[in-house]
Amino acid sequence: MRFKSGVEQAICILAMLALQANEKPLRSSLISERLGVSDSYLKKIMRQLVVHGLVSSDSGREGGFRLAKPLSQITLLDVVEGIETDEHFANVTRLPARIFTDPDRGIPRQANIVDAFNVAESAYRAQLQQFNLHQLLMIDRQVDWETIMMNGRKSEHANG
Amino acid sequence: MRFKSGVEQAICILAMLALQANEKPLRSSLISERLGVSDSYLKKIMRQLVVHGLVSSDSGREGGFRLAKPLSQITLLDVVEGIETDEHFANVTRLPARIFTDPDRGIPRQANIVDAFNVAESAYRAQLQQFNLHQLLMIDRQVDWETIMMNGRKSEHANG
DNA sequence: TTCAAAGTGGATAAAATTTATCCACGAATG
DNA sequence: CATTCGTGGATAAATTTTATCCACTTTGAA
Repeated sequence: MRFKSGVEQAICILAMLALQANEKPLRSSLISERLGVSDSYLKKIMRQLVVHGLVSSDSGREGGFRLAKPLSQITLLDVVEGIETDEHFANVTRLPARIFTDPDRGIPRQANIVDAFNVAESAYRAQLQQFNLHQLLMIDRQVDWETIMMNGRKSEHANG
Repeated sequence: MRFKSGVEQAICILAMLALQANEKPLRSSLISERLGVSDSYLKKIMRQLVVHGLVSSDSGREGGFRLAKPLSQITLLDVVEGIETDEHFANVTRLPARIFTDPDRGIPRQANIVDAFNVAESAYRAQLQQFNLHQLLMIDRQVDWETIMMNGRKSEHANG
């Protein structure tokens, strides 16, 4: 049981947005190029972050993505819930009903099990909520990604 | 992010073993038949439970599987750790290193993030450890699975 | 001692999920 | 009013999960 890779990607994206100077929106193509994924895929990730209120998007010529709130107000729980879609770790199938059918008398309390897993999961989420990205990432500088990417392209030319 | 189906299967198997009267070992073929999976697959699940000390196995003519300890001493954490092999939910790739390479100065504290996830995960495990299968399953009877399966086969014949 | 019934383990196939892409459409701003 | 960006559906590629087959070993009762 592991997180989707989207969780890590999202954290990287949020870090990129936080590093960007002057609240200047980042174009999706710039981010997707930096992450090495297709632009349309990147946009799907961004969409989830927008829907969950972590990122704001501006259409139009000077548009792009910006942080919707400071990193200090974005918790690990926000990120995980933004990316991970499954409601709960525990998934209940009809297996117990099939196995413990007659002539046994009823299924051994499967509801309790599900509840117990959910209790533990709540503890997990509560902990994740304690950590915000500001304290974890400790970003202490600003950059202009547009410039960085341009320089990157230039040195590629020089090498090739 | 969901549990493997093996977690649910394992709980059902443990319930079957706990229901079995007189500590009489359950043959693997009986369990696999009841679960509706191949015998060799069932044995792989059993193997994990044996290795993790939840179940004991006896070879030989009168052999089979039994609980290694009472349900009250088996926690949800035991089951999850027996089945789920991944060490941690968070998986770290080389993505941050690729994205935040020069001309930025270093990667924004990814170690902190991993640690934070692990802290939360510890809280999760601690909670799971609070629940034992005795209190959750509330099994208050004993059966003989051999007999149950035989009757099942008889009534199938009657129906078909 | 031998044979059948049981567990173990490797190679591999089937199914499901995750990851990702392509492309068409809609919305906003200069 | 065209350009640049965001949205979303269909779908393909890759990976992981789930499961099977089969060969082998161990055990224990006859």
